Amino acid sequence: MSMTEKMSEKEFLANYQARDFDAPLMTVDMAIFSITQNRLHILLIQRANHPQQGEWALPGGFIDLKTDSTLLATAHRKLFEKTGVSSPYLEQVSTIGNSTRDPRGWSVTALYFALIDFHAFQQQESHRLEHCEWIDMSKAKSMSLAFDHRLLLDMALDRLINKTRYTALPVSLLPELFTLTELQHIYEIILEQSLDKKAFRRRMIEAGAVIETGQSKIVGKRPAQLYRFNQDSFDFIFPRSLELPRTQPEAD
Amino acid sequence: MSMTEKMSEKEFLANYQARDFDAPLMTVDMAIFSITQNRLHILLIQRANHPQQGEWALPGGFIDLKTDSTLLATAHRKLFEKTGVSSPYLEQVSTIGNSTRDPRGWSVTALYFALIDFHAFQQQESHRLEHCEWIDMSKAKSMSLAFDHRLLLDMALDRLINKTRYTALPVSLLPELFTLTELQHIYEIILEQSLDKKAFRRRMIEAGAVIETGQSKIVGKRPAQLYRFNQDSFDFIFPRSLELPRTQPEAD
DNA sequence: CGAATAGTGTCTTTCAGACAGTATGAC
DNA sequence: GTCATACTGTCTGAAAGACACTATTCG
Repeated sequence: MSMTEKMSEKEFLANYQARDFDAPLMTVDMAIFSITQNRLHILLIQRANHPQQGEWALPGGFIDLKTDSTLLATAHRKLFEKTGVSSPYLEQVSTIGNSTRDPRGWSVTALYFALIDFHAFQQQESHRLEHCEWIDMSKAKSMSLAFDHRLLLDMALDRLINKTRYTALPVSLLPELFTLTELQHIYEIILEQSLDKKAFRRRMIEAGAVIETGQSKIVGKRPAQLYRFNQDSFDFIFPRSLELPRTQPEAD
Repeated sequence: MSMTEKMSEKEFLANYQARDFDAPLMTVDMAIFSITQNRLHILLIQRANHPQQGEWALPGGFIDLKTDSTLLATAHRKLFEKTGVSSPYLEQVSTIGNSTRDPRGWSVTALYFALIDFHAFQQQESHRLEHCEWIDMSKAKSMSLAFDHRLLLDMALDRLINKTRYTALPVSLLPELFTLTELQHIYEIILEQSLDKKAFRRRMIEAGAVIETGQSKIVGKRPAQLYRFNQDSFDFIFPRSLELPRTQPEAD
């Protein structure tokens, strides 16, 4: 039988060569969303190197085993390198692995999605954006992307839309202080559906997802209350989802 | 600058050595749930080899780059090897990667969770279960597990409990035909909470999640209708979650 | 018949949708 | 004052909870 049974764990590890066996390529890819010009945008990069040189892709890359202590740290690093933003909303969507997605061989990618406030991004001095561009989602949907990034982008967008229906996630697309009208507007952009004002405010306030600050902000005519996200409800799930728009039964 | 800019993609791939860079260890781990003896159980394995020889762990292992064409295929293979069951419910929970979870080095694991009907498992001739054991979840919660498998198991259990609140997922723990009383019982075991019979039946039937078969089955006294899961509602999400049990305001 | 399990009737509660109404400030 | 934006009152409706009720079978 195997020799390992006669060894201590210490001896085993001393003899262990991590590269004794085949391992797949392992990468982290990022779907970074933000809202600007009243539209949902996604950060895409035009690949500088082979494979798929010149193709548009989600930003991403290899784990740096020396400096990244966790997968999430790799995601944070990638996001910071591209946008200069260091405190985004960041969540793992899924991990996709197969033998065909990358011509270099069996490859696995952990897909993360991030939401950032576009103003926070713009305030970064160092937003160099080499080869990067914010693409309107409606345009991104019709572009051809490198590898299986079309699938990855669709998965990330699905996650965003679904969670928008039952959580307060979209606050992460706004600055710390915001008005409820602004927040509702963000929801409407993501869901591509208009929402009732009274129902929206009641939902947010009664669940305690947002807290009134007492400050107000003048945008148009009447000044609006500024709210702040209630960090206690970071994982809060509303007991009911926002409904899909009613599809009118066709009249003859 | 990099040579790659002057090469064609074909030349690039011809020169590419997958092992030119460091890659983390990559594994797949399985949280396989089933219900027997009116309790939720999890399949654990006592590790035969180093590291952590002799410790209890979730079943799992390396991707076989030769025979597994996708990560999901690896998960299916692992599940079949351990249980002989080939058509379980199988879903990815999360992927955990860091430099400390495995003494062999930077390691990444894709965690899947599976639900199987215990009878289907028992009918397999080949359920050898080398080193494997079905452990009652209440016992498993107090056991010490190898690596970070305590965390993995908690994540998988969370996912099961959450999805039980808003989907018909637990049908996968029953045979093809089942009574609504049996299904409700499974829900109550998972949620550790009793449910109202009328509300439960109304919810399942009116949403079309289950279909009456016309057949019936005698368990106790009055025979019960047998239902079948409606495959159309595989991704169905109920518009409202099952509520948490009311916590009575303490009376003096 | 009684016991046990299957299944229903129906009232209450919760929370989203609809939509008309009022409030505040710039001009 | 008007206009635009902020915000509220209140009715309806969908679906969950509570719980008492009836139905079917075995012995």
